[in-house]
Amino acid sequence: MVSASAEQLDRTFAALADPTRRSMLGRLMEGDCSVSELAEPYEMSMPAVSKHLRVLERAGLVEQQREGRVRRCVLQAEPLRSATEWMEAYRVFWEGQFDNLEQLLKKQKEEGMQSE
Amino acid sequence: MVSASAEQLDRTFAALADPTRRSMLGRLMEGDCSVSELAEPYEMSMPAVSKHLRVLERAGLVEQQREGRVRRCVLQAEPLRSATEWMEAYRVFWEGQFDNLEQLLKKQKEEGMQSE
DNA sequence: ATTTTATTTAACCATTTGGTTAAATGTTAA
DNA sequence: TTAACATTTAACCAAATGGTTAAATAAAAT
Repeated sequence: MVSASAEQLDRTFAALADPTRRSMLGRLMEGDCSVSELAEPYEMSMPAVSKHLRVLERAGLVEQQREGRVRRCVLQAEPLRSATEWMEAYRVFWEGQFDNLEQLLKKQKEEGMQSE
Repeated sequence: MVSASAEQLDRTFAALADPTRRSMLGRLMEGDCSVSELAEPYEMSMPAVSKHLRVLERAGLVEQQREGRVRRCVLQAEPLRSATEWMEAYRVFWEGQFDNLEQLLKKQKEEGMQSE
C-alpha cells in the first residue's frame, strides 16, 4: 500500500478534472489505440488532443509506445488506485457513520478505551 | 447509485487537485470547525482560504453554517462517493486483470458466449 | 527522392486559478 | 453606540489551462 506523493495526487486529480480527458481514459479502457483514433470523437485540433495526452502522461495515466509513425496509447490505471486509496479515508463519512464531530469523537474514545 | 454529472465530476476532481484543499478536507474529517480554525495551519491570507473554501463548496464537499459571526464548515463526502464510483470502473485495470487489449476482448467474448 | 501521413512543438490568445492587499459586511462585546 | 472580530468582496497580479494556427519532425508509401 504505497501512498502517492502530494504532487502525484495533484497531477492525477487535475488530469481527471476535465471531461475530454476522462472520456479519453474511457476510450483506452476499451483497448489501446493510436493518437488519431483517440482524437476521433472530439471536435478539437490534434495539438489540443496532444496536450490533453501530455497531461494524462504526466499524471502517469497513459503511456505512449512508438510504433513506426503512429504512437500507441496505453491506459495505466495505477494512479487511479492511489487516488481511490486517498478517498477511501472518507468512505465512513459518505456512508454516513460519521457525519458529525460528536460521533467521531465517541468512536475515538471507544478505540482509546480498548487499547488501555 | 446516482451517477454524478460531468460538471459535478469536473468540480470534484478540480477541488481535490490542490494540496491545501485536500488538507482542509482532512482537517474537517476530524470534525467541523470555523473558517479561522480551518485557516490556522496555512501561511496564507484569509481571502485565499476563503477562495479555497468556495471551490470546495461549489464542489459540494463542504457546507457552511452561519453561527453568529463565525461560520462553521462541515464536510460533505457525497461527491467523493460519486468520484470513487467513477473510478471503480477502472479497478479491474489497476488490479491487473485487464492490462492489455487482448485480455479485455477475450473477457468480452466469454461474456458474449454466456448470454447467447 | 518526394510526397503523404502521424504527431509534436512553437507561438499566440482568452480564461481560470491561486495568491495578494484594502475595503466592506455583519455580529458580538464594551 | 462604538469598537473589535470573523469573514467576504473587490481589485489586482502572475502563472497555468485549454484552445487555436502554422511550422517542424519523423516514418511510410509512391
